[in-house]
Amino acid sequence: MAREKFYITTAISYPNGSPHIGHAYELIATDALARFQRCDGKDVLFLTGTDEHGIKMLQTARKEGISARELADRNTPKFQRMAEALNASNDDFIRTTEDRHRIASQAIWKAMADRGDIYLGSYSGWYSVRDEAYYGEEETIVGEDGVRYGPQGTPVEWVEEESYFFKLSAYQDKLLELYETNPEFIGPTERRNEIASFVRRGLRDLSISRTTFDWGVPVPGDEKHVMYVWVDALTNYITAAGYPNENAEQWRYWPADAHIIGKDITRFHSIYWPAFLMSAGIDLPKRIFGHGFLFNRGEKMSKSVGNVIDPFALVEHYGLDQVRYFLLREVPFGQDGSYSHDAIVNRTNADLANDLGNLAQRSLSMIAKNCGGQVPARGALAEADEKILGQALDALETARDAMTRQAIHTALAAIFEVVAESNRYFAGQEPWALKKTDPARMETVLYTTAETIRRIAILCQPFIPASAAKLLDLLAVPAEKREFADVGMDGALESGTPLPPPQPVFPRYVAENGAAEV
RNA sequence: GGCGGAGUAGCUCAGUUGGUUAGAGCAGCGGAAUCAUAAUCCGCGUGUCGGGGGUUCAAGUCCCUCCUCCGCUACCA
Repeated sequence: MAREKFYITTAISYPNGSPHIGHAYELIATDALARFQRCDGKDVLFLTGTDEHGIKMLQTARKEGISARELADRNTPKFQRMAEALNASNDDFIRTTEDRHRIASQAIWKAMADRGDIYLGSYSGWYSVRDEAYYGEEETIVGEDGVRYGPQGTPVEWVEEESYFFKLSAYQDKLLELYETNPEFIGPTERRNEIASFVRRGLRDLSISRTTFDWGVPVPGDEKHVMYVWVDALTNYITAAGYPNENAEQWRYWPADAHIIGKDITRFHSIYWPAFLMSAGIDLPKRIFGHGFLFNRGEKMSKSVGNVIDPFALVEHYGLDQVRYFLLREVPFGQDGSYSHDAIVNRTNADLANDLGNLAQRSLSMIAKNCGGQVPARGALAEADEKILGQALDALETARDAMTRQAIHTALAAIFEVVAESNRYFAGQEPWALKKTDPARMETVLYTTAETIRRIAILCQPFIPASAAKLLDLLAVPAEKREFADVGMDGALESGTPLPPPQPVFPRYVAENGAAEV
């Protein structure tokens, strides 16, 4: 029987600078969503990558005296290294400068042209000769000298150039119908309302080519044009699925189950992208989810303010799974969130070190000392034992439901509620007292605790993969028995299995004397 | 200006279709325990549920209005 497929993507990052915490956040969240489905037995394709074309790449490169290609070649590896540093499980990393992507972009262009949705017209706008770039009216400002300036501070003039247009206006009704008949298409809901009201207001045809620069995918049949960067960028999602070769092995992944993006680019993904796909006769993705932004102590991060967080430094300082856990648990996914040193220390110490880490340590060290370093003997289970084990199983259902809606924080809350309950169970059963009065019962309590930890650790894998793996190693759980299908009694620990010596999994964060906050 | 969202304990937030004394986590205070990473467990919150008005036997939960914040969007100068 073929496994159910699941295709999920991040937005592709624009590598005209170094990766920042926002890139890291999106990648970590998408990774958790991807890993969750993998643990649940699905055949997953998880894609991330870089969007290397466009005028801004050219401008940045020029400033640094190098070519756009050189800039991309220098910066994209930073994003690839970040993915590794974050333990992202992406199956592919696409660069829009790759051949496979040029082929796909030109193919979707031709498909849209064949449909009669592309026509040659002229594009007019505020053009900066110095920047060699067009700007929207809203990006320009009239100075006190009466001259209009672009965002780079250079004078702009009104000019017209030849441009291909996409008949976006023809898709207004179809898009509204899409949002209407498929309310899950855009999430969270607030975003859907905004998009729908924007579309309802009326769509204008979209200029989709440029002739003023050549850093992009050439328009097939008219190579003095390059494609507008969004046509090129959005197409990456089908490039990785093998488009235009619909016989490609990975084409089975399309349509994508979810595009995870920042809320600022919701419009491109929920208006342009489905319109392009409808035009080209390609199935639509099932869901676009716009997450929120991360603020530094409530303040927007910006390079000029100097409060931008470097993801590498953050991971180095607090530990990878601590950072992953904090971001996924603390911030309701879809809403803006705030990052601060105190918040991450409080959250990770309380949940990871004190609750989960200590639960493992206190139970496993008792097992090591009193049960010969083996999984303890499981006697008849008492009601309290059944209850805590059942709760761990229930958490899987809650998490499944939450993850379907990208409610990552809700899933984690459910899992860690079991951790808290396990500590109450352990304290209530007092195995250290049973040691003297009823050793057999003590073993059953320790067994139940270890088994609960096993279930919790399996559920934690998508979020804190390395730490969850350590926990499972401490319980001697075989690598092939770590899927959600193994959470129940069928996969339960077997009494007598030798266990390695217990080791702390989550170090407590202790402020170094005078340590600088990251 | 239009549309949408939000304003609930010190902090972050839950609060179903209106219905018993408004909840959780964190922080704080007190106690217990000692298996454990000074971790854990138990107990402790009279908060004008943004202000005002209204509907109702009953409103955080519906209606009106005002204030503040945020997002999308349209403009004016």
